[in-house]
Amino acid sequence: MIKDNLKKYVLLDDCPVRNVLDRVGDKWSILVISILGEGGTLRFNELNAVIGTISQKMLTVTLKTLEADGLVSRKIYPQVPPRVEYTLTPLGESLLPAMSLLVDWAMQNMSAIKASREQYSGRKELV
Amino acid sequence: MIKDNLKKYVLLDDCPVRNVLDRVGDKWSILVISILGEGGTLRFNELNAVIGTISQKMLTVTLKTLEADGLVSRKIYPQVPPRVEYTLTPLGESLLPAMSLLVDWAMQNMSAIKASREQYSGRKELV
DNA sequence: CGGCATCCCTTCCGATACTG
DNA sequence: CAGTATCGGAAGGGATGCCG
Repeated sequence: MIKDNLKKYVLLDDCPVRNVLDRVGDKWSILVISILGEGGTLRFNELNAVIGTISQKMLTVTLKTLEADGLVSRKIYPQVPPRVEYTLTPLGESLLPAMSLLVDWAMQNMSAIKASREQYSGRKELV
Repeated sequence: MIKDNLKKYVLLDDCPVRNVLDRVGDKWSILVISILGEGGTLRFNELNAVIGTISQKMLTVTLKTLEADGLVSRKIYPQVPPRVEYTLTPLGESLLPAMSLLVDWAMQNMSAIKASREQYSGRKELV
């Protein structure tokens, strides 16, 4: 059932599935969306501090992309020094359930996957 | 709720969430898993033909990775010319529901995302 | 038929330095 | 504080050619 729909869309130049999954697949989007999903509204440096290991550049790029996609909204307070707050839009929030399911699956099956990888790499070394 | 768990795992060196999401996020894995999810068992060149636009190299790499992760099983028939069949493992099948949810979300919200992107890029051109 | 090896171009992403 | 700009290494991925 999925296949035909999926193939039809995935192979398009502006494939929606791929477009979305590009966000899911990149290094920081899921983490940012999840943090905003729980934290509500956060400032740039709060996000930076919570994540801890992200570079300023990638946080900027990630947020800009999510904003362009309409998943995150950006509010600027015209102060000096500036204050910028980020929040999930309703569209962004609607993505949370699907993401959670995937994250849960990942955490539940990580040990099986890890074991499989070790077995697989072990196979090679025996040759 | 997600945040702490997610942060704890996502920032590890061998983060399980990222490891799994790397499969979901790469260019072909979702398509291959979905096709096998519907098609049952397929040969290498059948997959190649169904997808149509994938390079042989990437199909090989994708299948090898999925096999290493234990999501896809590979069966070789010792013939000449060789016959190799691919099937989802139970672990691979258990990923289908989460993937479907994400794919459904993508297809339902693609127009909203596209519209948002156009509006966002329009903003810049006006500056 | 079902790969693997190589080349090469593009994109990702971190580090660093600078700005309103 | 919240960015922008630039550089360079690393990874992704297509095209091609060879092989059991």
